[in-house]
Order: sequence, then structure tokens, then C-alpha cells
Amino acid sequence: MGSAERLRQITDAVRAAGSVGVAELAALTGASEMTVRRDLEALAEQGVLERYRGGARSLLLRGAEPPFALRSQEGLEVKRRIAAEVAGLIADGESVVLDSGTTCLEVARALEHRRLTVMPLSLHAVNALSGAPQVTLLVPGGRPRPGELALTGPLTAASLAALRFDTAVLGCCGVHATDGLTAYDLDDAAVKQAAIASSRRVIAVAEAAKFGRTALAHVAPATALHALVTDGTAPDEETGALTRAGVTVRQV
Amino acid sequence: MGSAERLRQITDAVRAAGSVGVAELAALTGASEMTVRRDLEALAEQGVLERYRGGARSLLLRGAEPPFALRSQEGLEVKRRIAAEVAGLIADGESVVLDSGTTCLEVARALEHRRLTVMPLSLHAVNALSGAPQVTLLVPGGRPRPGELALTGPLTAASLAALRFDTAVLGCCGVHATDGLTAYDLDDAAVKQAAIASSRRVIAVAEAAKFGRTALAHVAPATALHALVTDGTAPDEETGALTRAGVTVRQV
DNA sequence: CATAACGAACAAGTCTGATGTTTGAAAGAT
DNA sequence: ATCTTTCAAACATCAGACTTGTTCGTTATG
Repeated sequence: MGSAERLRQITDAVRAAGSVGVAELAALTGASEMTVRRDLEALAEQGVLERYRGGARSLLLRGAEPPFALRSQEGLEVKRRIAAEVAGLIADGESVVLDSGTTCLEVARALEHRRLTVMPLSLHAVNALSGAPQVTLLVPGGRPRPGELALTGPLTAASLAALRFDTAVLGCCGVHATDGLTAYDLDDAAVKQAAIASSRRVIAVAEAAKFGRTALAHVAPATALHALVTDGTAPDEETGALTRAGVTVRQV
Repeated sequence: MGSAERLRQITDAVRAAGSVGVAELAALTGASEMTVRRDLEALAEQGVLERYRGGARSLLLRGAEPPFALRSQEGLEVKRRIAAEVAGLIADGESVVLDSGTTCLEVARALEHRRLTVMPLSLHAVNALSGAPQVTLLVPGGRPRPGELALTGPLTAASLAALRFDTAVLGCCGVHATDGLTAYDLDDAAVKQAAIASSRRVIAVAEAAKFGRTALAHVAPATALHALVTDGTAPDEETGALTRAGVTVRQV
């Protein structure tokens, strides 16, 4: 679809300038004003921006993460490579708790034809696996956050506390040698902690951009990780520090 | 899609005869053999039948219910009317636990734009409501049954036990004045019981065909129901008996 | 009141998914 | 072993859905 590229252009332009007029966006994208209006309406529903008469202004705070629908398309190739590597680290028959986030969604897709027990922490991954006959799927309780569909809250905590897993696959918003794993959302962080507490082995996934970044909510120190899978462009000093902390770092 | 009708024809023919050849089915439906093969493949994946070279044999035991994908298309209009009536019985702001099944899925769709707290017991309904900004969605834990995607098991029981609802909307496989509400699946029945136990008010939905029928698993006596919504073709002696048992019966 | 922006409705173009046909391979029968 | 039937992949075709652009009446704003 050619519309994805246009949506990205509009999102970027609005985020960069704060607010942009419809005519301007039409000129930028080469599409008609009507199409731009429809796009703006769609983005407004996703919570990316706010319409006003004549244009739109960004709702994304600096540092806040863009909505799921956008992130899930970005760097798909890298995420797939990481996901394939993670799938290789998991043995048939294992029980796995799978974190929310776009990278973990790709991991779910990579596990679709494997004989495993999987509890995903996001409804996106649940849906990706609900048609897989080989996978024993467990759904945690909880309240799905809009868009993200990540499950959080006391029901999620209770579901995790009731079970023990061989492996936890965690996504994150930031990885740092001294600050460890961090997340944007406090509730999310609590769920990740519960997942770690219920698992014998912890594998983290993180594209290179996450390295050295620190988000609001602390999840766990780097030493809590057993392995971390990232792409080849991750900075050497960060991966080195993690290796020295006892984490098996895999770059694909 | 016009394929639904053909799938139904094939399912019926195979179920009636036990096993049917591909050529026969092609003649029956008027479609090419290739199309029949593709349909058989799809139905085999749904667990309706089993392929063998030259044809297919039924896997549906007499009395067992057909797969979700088929049931969800049958009698849609009736289900929608029943669902609209149920939606009318629920007040804004209520907390509702919503059973699995195709009729309850229509209820979920009818509640999409209402301001409510809803915990659906099937992933189909969860997905129907996950984009609804007005609805506070709660997901119960559990193991989704393939196809049906109804959540069952200890995690589901625990999720229900932890909460109290204003209203439970229950589907069923059979309603009978003396046998009460019954279900095909034992685990399902246990979940329905837990839903009843956690709710102040119980509304049952049942198309006319469910009346007087009794399935394997007992859920609750008719006296446990506060209201029952059905369509106009339900037999008078059954609805009368329920009314005498203290159930408010609504026919739409 | 005038102007610009909006959105509903329609038309044209595009894309996707379903269906049928062909054909080479595989399974089963003779 | 050979022949026949069935299968499934590949390609062609078609219909319907979706996207986009245009027009035009309506609405908001100065």
C-alpha cells in the first residue's frame, strides 16, 4: 500500500513542525487535500495528532513513543531477523512468556509453527497465535491498553504469579549497561518484572536504537538478563558492557 | 461472500453421508473440483472433516456442534435482534461479563459504542471490543479453545472470582424448564457457573432452536436466571414454564 | 456576510481475493 | 511396471472492496 508512506510523511511533518496546514501537507505528499484530510482523521483516531480547522497539531510529546500501528511497520526486516534468532534460542516443548511490543509480535509470528506453550502479554500476539494448532496458548488476564493491547494490572500479575515458565522474552524501551532494562509505562514495567520473576531464563530483544537509552520506568538490572538479541548496528561499547555483566549478546 | 453457502452445502453433505467424493461435491455445488478441494482443505483445518484421497469423511459426531465459523453466519439476523434487545436491558456504566458463543458475539458488537465495563469470555468478543474507546475492556485469563476461542480453565475461574459484575450475559447450548441451562463443554459450563456466581443479575440468550434441548453439561437451574431473551419462534409451553419459574422472558 | 475549510457523495482507478484451467507430480490400482 | 486418478502449484480471469480524486452543498470563522 502506498498510503503507509504518506502517513509516515504526514506524521513526521506534523511532529517536526508542531502543527501543519492541510494545503501544506497536500503539497508535501503530492496527494489531494481530501486525501490528506482522510489521513489526518485516521491519525487523529490513533492519537497521533489533533485536528483543527485548516490543519493538525502533533499530540506526540517529545520522547513519547509513536502509536503501535506505525511502529509495527518500521524496521520490520530487522525485527524479523531478531525474532528468528530468538526462536532459535527456544527449544521445542518449552513454556514461554512473551512480552508486548512490536518486536515481540514478530517473535510470536516466528513461533507460530513450533510446539510450545506460550503466554503472550499483548492481544496482538494472542491473535497471531490463536490459529496455531501446535501452540498451547495461554491468555493472561488484564486490561488491554488501547492501541498497544498490552495487558496490565492485577489480573495480569495474578496470571503470571500462578505460573512458571522456562523462558521470558522481553521487549523494552531502553537498555543501558548500568540502568538496565527500562520501559515507558509503569504498569508495563510491573508486568515485565512479574514475567521475570516467573521465568527461569530471560531473553531480551532490542533494536540498536534502544541501546544507551533510558525510559521512565525501571524494569530490571542488566544482570537479570541471560541473553540479549539485537541487530548488528548496536554500539560496541554498550554490547561489550553487557557481555561483561554476564549477558550473552547476539547480534544478527 | 458466496463461498459461505457452498461451505455449508459441503458440510451438510459430508455430515449426512458420512463420506463423499470430490467429484460428487463438485457436481452438487456446481463449483470446480479444485474449488471443492480448497474448501475441503479449509474445513479440514477447522476440524469439520478429514481428507482422504478422492474425498472426505465427516468428523462431526452426531449431536456435536458445528465449528464457530459456520455457526457465526447462521441466523445472523435473529442473533442481531436478540443482541439489540439485550443491549437495551443493560444500563450505561454497568459492568458486564459476556459469555462465549456466536450470539454473545453479536451482543458484544451491540455494546461497542456504549459506556460500559465488559469482560468477554471469548477472544472473538475481546477483538470485537478492543477498538472501542468507550468500553473499559477486561480480559480474563485462560486457555482459548481452538476455533471457539472461549477461555476456560483455572486462570479464567480465578479472573472471575476476583471480580463482581452487575450483569452476566450467558449463551447456552440448551434451555429446558426443568434441566435448566446446559452446555456441550464441561469446562465451558464451569466458566458459566463462575460468571453466574460473580454477577448480581443473569441474562440468558437463546435462539428458539435451543429450547427444550438438553446438552451434556449442567450449568444452572432455570431459577438462576433473571431474564431470557429469545426470538419469536420459541415454543409457548417452554417460555411459559420459564415465566412460571420466575424468569422474565423477552421475545423479539 | 464573505471566505475558506469541511465532509458527503459520486466516479475512476487500483488492488486483493476467489475461482477456474492447465499441467506436472504423486498416489493407488491393475 | 504401467496406467489411471487425484492432487496441488502456477497462471489467468473476474468480481468486489478499497483508495483516491472531484464536485458541490454545508458549516465554521473572521
